[in-house]
Amino acid sequence: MIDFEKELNAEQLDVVFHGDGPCLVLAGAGSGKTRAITYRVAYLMEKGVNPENILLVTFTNKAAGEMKERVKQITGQTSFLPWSGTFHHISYRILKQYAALLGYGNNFTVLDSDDSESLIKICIKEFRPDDTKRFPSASAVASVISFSRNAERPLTEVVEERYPQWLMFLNELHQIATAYEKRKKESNAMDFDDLLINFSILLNQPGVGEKFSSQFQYILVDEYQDTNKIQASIIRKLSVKHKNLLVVGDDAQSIYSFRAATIENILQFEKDYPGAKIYKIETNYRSSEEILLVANSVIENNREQYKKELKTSRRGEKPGLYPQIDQQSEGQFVAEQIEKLLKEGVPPKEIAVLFRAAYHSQMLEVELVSRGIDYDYRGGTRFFERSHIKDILAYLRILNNLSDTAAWLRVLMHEQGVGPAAAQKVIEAVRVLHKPEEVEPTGKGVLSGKALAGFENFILIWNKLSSSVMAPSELIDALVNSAYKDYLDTEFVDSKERLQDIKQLALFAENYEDLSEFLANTTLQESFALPKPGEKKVEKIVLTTVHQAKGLEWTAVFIINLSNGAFPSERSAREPKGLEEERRLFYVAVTRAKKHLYLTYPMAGGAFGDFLSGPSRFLDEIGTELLDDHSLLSTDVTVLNDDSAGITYVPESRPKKIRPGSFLVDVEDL
DNA sequence: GTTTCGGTTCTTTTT
DNA sequence: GAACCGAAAC
Repeated sequence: MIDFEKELNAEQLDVVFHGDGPCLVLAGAGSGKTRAITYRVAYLMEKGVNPENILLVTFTNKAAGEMKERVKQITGQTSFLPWSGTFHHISYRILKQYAALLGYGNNFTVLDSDDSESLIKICIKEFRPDDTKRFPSASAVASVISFSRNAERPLTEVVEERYPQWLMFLNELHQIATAYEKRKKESNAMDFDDLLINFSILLNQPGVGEKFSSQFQYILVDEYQDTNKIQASIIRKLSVKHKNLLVVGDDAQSIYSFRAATIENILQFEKDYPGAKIYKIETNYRSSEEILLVANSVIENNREQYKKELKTSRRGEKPGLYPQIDQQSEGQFVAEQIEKLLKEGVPPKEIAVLFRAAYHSQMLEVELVSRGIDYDYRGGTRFFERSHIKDILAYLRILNNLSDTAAWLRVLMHEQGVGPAAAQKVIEAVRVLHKPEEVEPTGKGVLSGKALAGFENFILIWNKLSSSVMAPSELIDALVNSAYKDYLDTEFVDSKERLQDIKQLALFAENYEDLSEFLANTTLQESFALPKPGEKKVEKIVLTTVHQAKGLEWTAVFIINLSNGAFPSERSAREPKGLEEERRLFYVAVTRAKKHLYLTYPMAGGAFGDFLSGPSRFLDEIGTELLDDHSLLSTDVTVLNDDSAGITYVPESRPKKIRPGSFLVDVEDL
């Protein structure tokens, strides 16, 4: 028997013991919402609900894994939750079973954003007007199309609102969007958005919707503030029968509006689910009061927000504000402080450095490496997105799905003598094929000269891979021993590391028999952590983007590069409601800290240029009495800006709320 | 018509 | 570092 009363507070207990019917849980940062959800699941299982009948939707697969682990510990049972994961993951699993109903083969490819862009690029070539110089880039076009689909709003509307500068290309954008849909379908491929949309469509099919809404007696959704319209409608369809839906969210932590997430889903919950019960869990178990005061004082500047104040009984030290001369000295400072914390006995895994964008960490990384401090990096190019990993996967993808245009393009362009034109010819000829042995004659038929020679090189590898049936890991091994290894050796100085990565991939692949499932999981798995062979799992400090820090906590947190243009990001701040989202992002960052919080920014030197952008406006929003301000300590320093500007800046004892550097550029002026 | 190469530019956030 | 562009080379 689980002693719930002992493990949970009154607010959490109400949620765990909630009877049947829909409910919305508003949970502040650090309030133990994960705890509440996991105990709720444990409670349901103790009550005799079959785990098969519980659907647990989380924001990342990692979160799902952690929750499963905790439920296991609490219940002491070995039975796991078969239906837990991200929306995309669950959608994939079910779509694979029913692919034929929607006109797909069940070996369909899941395209990641890179793949989507390469298909869109082809479509842009087809439809962009010849006489225009500046047409939106493939990634930009991809994001408009994606946003419109996720928000369930017409393309025209999205362009008008978010990208008015492209209104002149509206016709072309429509044509490109249509062509892109067609290409995906012909490639037997779905992008991330298709997974959601097709799942939603699938649930309209009488038999299917019925089956799953019957099966899922209890549905729990975490991070509900970051769901979009389609995700909400999927949940609505799945919960229609039993209506035992529990969603958990915090409107103050909504940071994915660029992916069309909308807090409307939270605001309208009572309307969508009449009779829904609302619970609030507000007691913070994570941070000291001093840290929460900083978080509260910034977030209260947002207009679109429920008024709410996080409360705690913990006392600690004031967060410190540490302006540094430039990015290099910022890196040095942070590294020094980390060394100090480590010396004081803070475990490495309890220390994290947070930043707005992946590339902001470069200077710090240099510094950490030179001091021999090991770190775990989260952000930027993920493992499965590294170019050599994608190369290897592309061969496997073709084997799995001969019409996978994006994979063909990648593989063919690697060969000497084959450029975009020749690749296109092969792709057109090959995509109607069904047997691997037809590839060679068909491809040769459309090529000549150098392109043909290049294609023959590809065929050498191809025949090796397709001659016998191999497991995913064997296929990867075969590739490592092929010409690809030579390619790595000649092209890259770090070919050894790249080869190591590929061996890692092979190791990961050993968990899979089914090729298409393996491939889908490489796309849907946002991260995976295998200790390197022979390497013991060491605890390391963490470097991460704020987005990836969501849901996590550390004893000591550094937020770096807090200058205008960097955080808030200049681009975001220009978007409608962008600044408010940046503020929520800052709020998320601050509330990750349990005891120690360090806020730093470089006074000079932006990411690329050498301008003084000034401290983040969010720093000015913090009451001066709330921070341990170290600005004055550096007044003896003279900062020389770049020569062309000819500005010499001498910090003086600063007036209230204005910090060194803040006189120059404001985000709104950029 | 195609491919390759060298120089330049620009980096948000993620399933 | 990788994506883009223009010009040279095939």
